[in-house]
Amino acid sequence: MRASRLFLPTLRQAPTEATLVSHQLLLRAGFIRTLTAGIYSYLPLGYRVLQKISQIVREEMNAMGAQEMLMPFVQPAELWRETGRYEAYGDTLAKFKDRRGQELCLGPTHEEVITDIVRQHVRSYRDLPLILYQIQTKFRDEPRPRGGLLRGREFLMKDAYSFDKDETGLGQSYQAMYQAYRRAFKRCGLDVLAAEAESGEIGGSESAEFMVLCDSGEDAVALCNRCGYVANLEKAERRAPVQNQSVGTLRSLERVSTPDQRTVEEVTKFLGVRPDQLVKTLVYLADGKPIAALIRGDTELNEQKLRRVLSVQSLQMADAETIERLTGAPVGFTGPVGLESIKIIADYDLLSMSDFVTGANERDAHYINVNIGRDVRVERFEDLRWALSGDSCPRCDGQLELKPSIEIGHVFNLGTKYSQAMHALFTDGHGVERPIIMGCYGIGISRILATIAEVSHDEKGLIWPISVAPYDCWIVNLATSKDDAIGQVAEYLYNSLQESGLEVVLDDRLESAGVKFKDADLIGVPIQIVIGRRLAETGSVEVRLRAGQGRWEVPLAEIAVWVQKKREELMRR
RNA sequence: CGGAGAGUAGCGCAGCGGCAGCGCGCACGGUUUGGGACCGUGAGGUCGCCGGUUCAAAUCCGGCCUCUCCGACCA
Repeated sequence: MRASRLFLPTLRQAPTEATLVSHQLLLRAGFIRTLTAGIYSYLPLGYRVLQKISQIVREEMNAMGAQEMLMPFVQPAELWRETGRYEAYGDTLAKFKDRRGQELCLGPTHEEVITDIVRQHVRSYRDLPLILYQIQTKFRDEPRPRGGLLRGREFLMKDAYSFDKDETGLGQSYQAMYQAYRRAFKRCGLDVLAAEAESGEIGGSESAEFMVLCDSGEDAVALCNRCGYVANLEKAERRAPVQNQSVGTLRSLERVSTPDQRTVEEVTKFLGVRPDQLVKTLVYLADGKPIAALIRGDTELNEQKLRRVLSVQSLQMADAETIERLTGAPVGFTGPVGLESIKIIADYDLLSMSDFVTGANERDAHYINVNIGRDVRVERFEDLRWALSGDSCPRCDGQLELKPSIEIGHVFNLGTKYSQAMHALFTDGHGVERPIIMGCYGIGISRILATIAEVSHDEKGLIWPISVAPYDCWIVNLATSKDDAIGQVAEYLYNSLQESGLEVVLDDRLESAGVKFKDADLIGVPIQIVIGRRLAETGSVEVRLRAGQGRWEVPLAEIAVWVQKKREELMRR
């Protein structure tokens, strides 16, 4: 492709709306354009990258036996009502009606559609296992799209679904997919961590999120500094502490007046203590039964953890009325002292706390110098709060560190949630009808594009790994005219590189040298060839790698072979 | 949805009751060509939209729309 004909609207200054580097650079380099919030067009360069990423993912999916198909973007509400998600998905599901009044929605994911297809045609265990996938646009009307392509409302995703007759089969499908993901991300040039994750509503099974460490990431992973433990923030566990018995002299329990002081901030400020000297008492209804959870004042309770610890289906915070009825005091003054009627579970942190502050179960009053055992009867100590940097690793004696990251893929077991709701049944070898066991596997294709831009750039612009780069090679032709000697060499070089199978751009624009260099660096094609006055001086052209490692003077006669070899080398990294 | 900010030329911005501006980009002519060159000429506007106040509104007032940031949310 000639740069003079390429649709390449580069920008010297990024639009103010873009705050993330990836967003700014993709806009500036002419890869994408904004249509409206969270919705983008891919211009020729951006689309080439998208296709490269798609192709890598496609090859890895096909290699592990998954079959590609394409499902509709528009789906009937009817199907979503079968699983109850038409309402459960909330406003994130974009709904509309057609001219006849039929209710439709834009697909945010495709479990319902795929399950509908499979239930119609899969009847026997002989038809299983089956893995189907598609690469398709999704739409989720997020309450607040942000970060450019990193979190759009419309995005390109690879979603795969596995169908198995038993848990063993599911485990095999899951493992095969897990390995395929590792290979695909590596080929895209990304360093990826597989983080343990919550497995959704149907518990007991595995789930992993594939994360790229990145400061601008919206998610976070907990990493152990000793062993290989990696978990997403929601899942990250802590090791049970050794109980701290050697507590010194305890001060005596005292009730203090705290008029109108309800929040941790208000109470600690009023009493002149730190938030970590206060214990929050949170009252929940677990499958309808009240329970009190105790956590340190400066930490947050993780409801998933509490739910797992209690082994309950539903968990919700008790409303103000219930709290008042159970504790005898309004919200803000709840405490564990004398709370005999409710089961009390405490976070591990409480084991090492003494003489702390709690509510007094009485309006406008708190206790100080509260102590476990003497004043509070705790049934169990558990890991209840969100992990923090410095927490102990659950697998070894190392420490966890929280790091921001971007989720680019997720593999998890669906179990029989959809097959049961939608009657996707098969007959097993004993003639018994069973729901098909499903798995679901997603990769954010457009998010990978943005992630690579986010983690692979410098002050000059983008730096593409050659496996996903829009082109292999960018020729910076400094000739002023096509007709002079240098211009003719550039034409010759352009043709011979193309003939050897390389994807190459010749910058033949009548721009100054500075503009051509700046654009080449901004766009970030990995191999740059400069044809200028040195050609006349030495008979060779200059080759550079955009990533910065190395510069070579290569004789004209050897250049095509040389670039081929360099491309192979870069591809292997 | 709560809080904050913004909307003026393709991009970045100034102007804040009285002629619609600047830098970059764009077009044309000329001089340039190893890191966003220079000179000259020119084109380009529903000042987000609707209404109000005023002799006069980009500017003041009201409503709406859109975008961004922080938070809530994110199978």
